[in-house]
Amino acid sequence: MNLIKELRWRGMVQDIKPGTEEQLQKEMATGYIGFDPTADSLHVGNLVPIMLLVHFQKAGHKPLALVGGATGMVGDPSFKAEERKMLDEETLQHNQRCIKAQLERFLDFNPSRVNAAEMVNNFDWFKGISFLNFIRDVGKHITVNYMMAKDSVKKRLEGDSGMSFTEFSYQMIQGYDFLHLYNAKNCKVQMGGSDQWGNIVTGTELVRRIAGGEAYAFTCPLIKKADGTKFGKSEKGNIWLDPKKTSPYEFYQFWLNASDEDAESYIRIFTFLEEPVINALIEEHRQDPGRRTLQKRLAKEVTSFIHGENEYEFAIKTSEILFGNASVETLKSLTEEQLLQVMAGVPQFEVSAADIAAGKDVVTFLAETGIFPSKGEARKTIQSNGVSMNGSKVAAIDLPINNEVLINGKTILFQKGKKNYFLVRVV
RNA sequence: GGGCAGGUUCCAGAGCGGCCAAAUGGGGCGGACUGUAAAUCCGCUGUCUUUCGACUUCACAGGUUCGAAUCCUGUCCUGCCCA
Repeated sequence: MNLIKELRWRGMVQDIKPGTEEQLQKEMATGYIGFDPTADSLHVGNLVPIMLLVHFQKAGHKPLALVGGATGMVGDPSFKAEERKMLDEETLQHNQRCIKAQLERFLDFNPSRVNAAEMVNNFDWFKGISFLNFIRDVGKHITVNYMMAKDSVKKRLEGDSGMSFTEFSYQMIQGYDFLHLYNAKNCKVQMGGSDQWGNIVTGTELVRRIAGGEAYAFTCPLIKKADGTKFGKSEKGNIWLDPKKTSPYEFYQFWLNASDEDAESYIRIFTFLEEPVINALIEEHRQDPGRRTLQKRLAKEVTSFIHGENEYEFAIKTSEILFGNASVETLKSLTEEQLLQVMAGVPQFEVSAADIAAGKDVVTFLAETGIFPSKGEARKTIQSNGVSMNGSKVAAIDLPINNEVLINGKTILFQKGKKNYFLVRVV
């Protein structure tokens, strides 16, 4: 299997160092991608590098996932407008552990495989290097002129917020990772998003100049949405891979809501479906885009891959109930257990039986439960016809919430706009 | 260290003694349309209050004034230029 060829038709190759394809055909290679420990979970934005590693391993190569314990302490300035806030060491360590646990689910780490995946943390080799040694042994080999010529750096130099020395050093730190892995693990390939190209090339330079070796690299284009907005965000913020942060239902919905144009590229990038299958799907979708065959399949594949079949099934069920023509009656027909199971992906709020019995107006109720951040916002949304309770619009801001509105005496289903559901449970 | 320009509500960016909770654009949220799309159009977008209105906000701390985001003093931070 020709990895590069495979990735090319999927639209996953942006920049590539000459010779990379040949090298990958020649023998089993070790390659790596770095992950930033900026949060305690990976999000869909990290899915591309994950897919790259999975493809890499499928093609018979050995993938390394590098968690940037050291680089995370510095912060990558590439194409960012401003320096990001530093995380303390404790948070970083926590994040690293979480990310490691997540990656282990997607790659095969079984040591009996010749090309078993491995996890490395650059903090392990940076912690023993002194600043003086670093600038002497590594810094010597790269000129500032070279570093400043990078687009990623230029942007910041031209901008009006400046760039600290810390950030400027980043590419050296990352470049050194490559050199280290080249020496320690015979790692010859680095992959990443195209915004990493500059940093990656610094690495191959260091390998060439210091180790006298040849290193290879390629990058994947950054995922952009057709409307130009940032990929990986929804109303609620980032779409995380951790089901506790983004429920499988919300995760499923994220993919289902992809635009027609985006779905065509996403299905190639985020699924492992074969080319003919994908072409057929795209063709089918174009015939009747309203049916959203592509989005449905995309959502199915990705949700199952990340969360498993079962969670996917529940996500489907939840979606059908919420967006199908389910009425209060359907909801009432469910037992409490069924309801909770189906609604598992919907944000839930609790309220005491006493509070309900006492009765409150909707506005106060929505603000107190936390569904809305303030009374003012709850009121405004209701007044602009944006809130539904148990499937029908809330018409008045003084609508009383009491025992009478409960479904089966236990729950209330609120809806903000069309897509945002909230389940209130009486406890 | 010196000179200059700045720090405004989520972001960009107006305002430069009262008409300022603060223009405009972007973003966000809601509505109509629709395919749980896209495009378009409409409304909202500091907190509390049904309304009137009250309260907190324009880097920070003081001060002048009946009254300050707007003037003065000091502090901190940023950019540019010079050393």
